[in-house]
Amino acid sequence: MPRCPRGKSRPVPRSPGTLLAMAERARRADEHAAPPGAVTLADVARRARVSPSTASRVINGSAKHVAEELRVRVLRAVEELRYVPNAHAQNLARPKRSAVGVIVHDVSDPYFSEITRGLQRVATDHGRLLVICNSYRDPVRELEYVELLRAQQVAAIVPAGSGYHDSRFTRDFNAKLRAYEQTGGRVAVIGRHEMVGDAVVPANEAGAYLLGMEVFGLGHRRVGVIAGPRVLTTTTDRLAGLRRAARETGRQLPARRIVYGDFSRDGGAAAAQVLIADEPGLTAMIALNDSMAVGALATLRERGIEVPDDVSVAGFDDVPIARDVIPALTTVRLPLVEMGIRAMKLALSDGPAGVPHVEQVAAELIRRHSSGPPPQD
Amino acid sequence: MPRCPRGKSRPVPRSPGTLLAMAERARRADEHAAPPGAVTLADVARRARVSPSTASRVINGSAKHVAEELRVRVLRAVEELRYVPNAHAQNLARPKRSAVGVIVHDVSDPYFSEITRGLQRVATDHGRLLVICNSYRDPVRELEYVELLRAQQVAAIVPAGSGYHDSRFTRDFNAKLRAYEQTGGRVAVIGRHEMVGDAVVPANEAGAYLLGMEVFGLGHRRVGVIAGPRVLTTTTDRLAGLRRAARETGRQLPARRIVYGDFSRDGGAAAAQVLIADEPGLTAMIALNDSMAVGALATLRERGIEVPDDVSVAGFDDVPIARDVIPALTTVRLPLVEMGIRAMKLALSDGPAGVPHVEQVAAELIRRHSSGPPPQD
DNA sequence: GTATCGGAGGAAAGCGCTTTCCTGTCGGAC
DNA sequence: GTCCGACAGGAAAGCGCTTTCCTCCGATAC
Repeated sequence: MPRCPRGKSRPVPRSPGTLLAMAERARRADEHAAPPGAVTLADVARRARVSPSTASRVINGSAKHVAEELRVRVLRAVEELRYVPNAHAQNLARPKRSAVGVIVHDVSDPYFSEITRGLQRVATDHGRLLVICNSYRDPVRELEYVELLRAQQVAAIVPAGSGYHDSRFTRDFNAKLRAYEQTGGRVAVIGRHEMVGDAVVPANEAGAYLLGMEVFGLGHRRVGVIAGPRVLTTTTDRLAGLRRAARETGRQLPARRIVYGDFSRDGGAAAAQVLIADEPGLTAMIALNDSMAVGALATLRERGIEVPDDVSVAGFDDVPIARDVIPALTTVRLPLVEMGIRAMKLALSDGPAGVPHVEQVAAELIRRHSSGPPPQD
Repeated sequence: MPRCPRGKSRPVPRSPGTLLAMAERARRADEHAAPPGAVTLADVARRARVSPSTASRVINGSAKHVAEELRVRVLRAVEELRYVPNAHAQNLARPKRSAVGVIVHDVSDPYFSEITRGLQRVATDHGRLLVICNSYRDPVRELEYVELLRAQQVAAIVPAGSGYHDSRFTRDFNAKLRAYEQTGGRVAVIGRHEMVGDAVVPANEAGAYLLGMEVFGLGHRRVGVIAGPRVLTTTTDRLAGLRRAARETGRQLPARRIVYGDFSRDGGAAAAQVLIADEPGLTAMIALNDSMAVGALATLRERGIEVPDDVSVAGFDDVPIARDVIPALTTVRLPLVEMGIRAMKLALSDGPAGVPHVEQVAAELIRRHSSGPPPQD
């Protein structure tokens, strides 16, 4: 009998929430039946007239010596049958944890695609398959992905991107990660200082401080901030740096001049509109990431407001587009690719997950053409 | 002969400190053999004092009814042990092929990240894990990834991106894909018309023709082309469209005005330099993708050449940045996200791989500010 | 000549899970 | 009171592979 359709009648247990949620979703998916025509090792062995053991040895280049004649027969059978070993069976028989998983908010966001590029590079150098998971900033999905990656027996998990101000989530996430580590998995986090374990943490606060000093130093007094989602720790950290700079230079950063939006181009464009409408006297806008800054630039241009003559704009991250927009964006550089590289090295470094290894990554101010002194009036 | 019950060889955890017992077992286990202390279904069953069969049924929500009490015990054990089933074992026991693989040139290239976003969306909706593989335009790596994905038993493979002018590679690639399909896998290609099977193919030739007509129609006579790598069919196809437009408008597109480079921003910047140096009289540059166009814009700006007053620039693809550079890029829009969506739908549509289903995707000219009539001289 | 060793190849045990098959029990019909 | 079916739960058979472990053989040593 084929698999029983376990659709709706199934009483939904709820204990390990995410695990079941995932199973549930998978079940809803169209269930592709198993492949009938898969060629197995046994087929190869049969055709080569040897035992499966011998076939396996030849194929894996085992240390054990196999007579040339048999070897040739096996190889030919492999070729003829276009045999490809079943990775799942291999993984079961010889637990080899070779893949690595990364959980990002969205690979199509340049911030993450740069990081991913770094991760990828190192993973590839080590002959590892990189499994990329997009959470789209949904904490629940992040939790699910940890389970999924763990189920896939990946060698390491790299959660990248901002943390959330949500102690329940943080606790759950940490617990899952910990459980994963207990089974021998490695974890290297990028940019989430609230997590335990190895981490690569960018200088969000310090970078923003630099940026703040630059803008305030230029003489701006009425500056608006285009911030990311309130729940993200990255937003908070960068905001903190800006506040410190304001304090030190004796300026103000009142709450009404901070508007929160999506960490995206459109989020930035919308936020800039709000700022323009509510605070007409602004001479500078600091966006908490480059995408938002680009959006702000677009809004400003639409309104015929000159940058930097009327209003200065600054971003954060120094994503590739930052230098191609006009005016080229003044921003804070985070070595994104480098961060990916370091995180993956951490994740792949062997040895037991002992003392958490935390690497700080410095931020650097990049002055370009979108900022200047405030207009004289 | 029946296999010996493994329960014997496993130390029976003492009831209270099971977790600790497990950690201990992990430590005792061979350090190098990958997964030391993984919690197995048997552990859960033992702790819940039920058989593995029952535990499995509870966890998977099998149709078979399980007494409430046992169900609760199992669920609690799962919770306490933080059990996550081994996906490999599951896949072996019940081959369900739920993951899907995509092979792209580079996810950090916006062209691919948009496509990937579309693929991802549909995959997620179907409860599928998407495995993203970057070939970095290395044909060998592409071949390897097909094997790897097949070994991983993915339900479908989506090779995205341009094909190569390399008949040997094409043959090999096709053969591998065919072999994969024979084992029940699905294949949906994006943009490789030389491949067999389901495909989503963008109107490269027609799009370029549109673009050519636009530029020639504006009155340009000396136009340079910034082309991608010669080996890519995408380059050839787009070039063909341009040539057709030239023919129809009675213009020339001499080989010396076509410069080939990497399909990247820097490739475009370099190509633009060559063009400026070798063909000073150019009034327009058509780049075969947006990234290259952005690079060209940067070069032109550096040289103080005004766009579009001195030289018009056009791109291809309509990647998100296209509208944010200045001047905003005139380009040809390909509905990238949509293409990903359609390809994934094709890949996930069940039924045997019958008659290849090929979907043509139209291109649309997007007029923005980087193009205009040639300067009067 | 026999006892021994080494090495090549095959048999079989598992890896962790699902699912079929089987067993034991209980309730109801007769 | 007996018999049957229904059903809950456990035993066990794989899934495809790797890796012992074993067997068999010829070669070497005595």
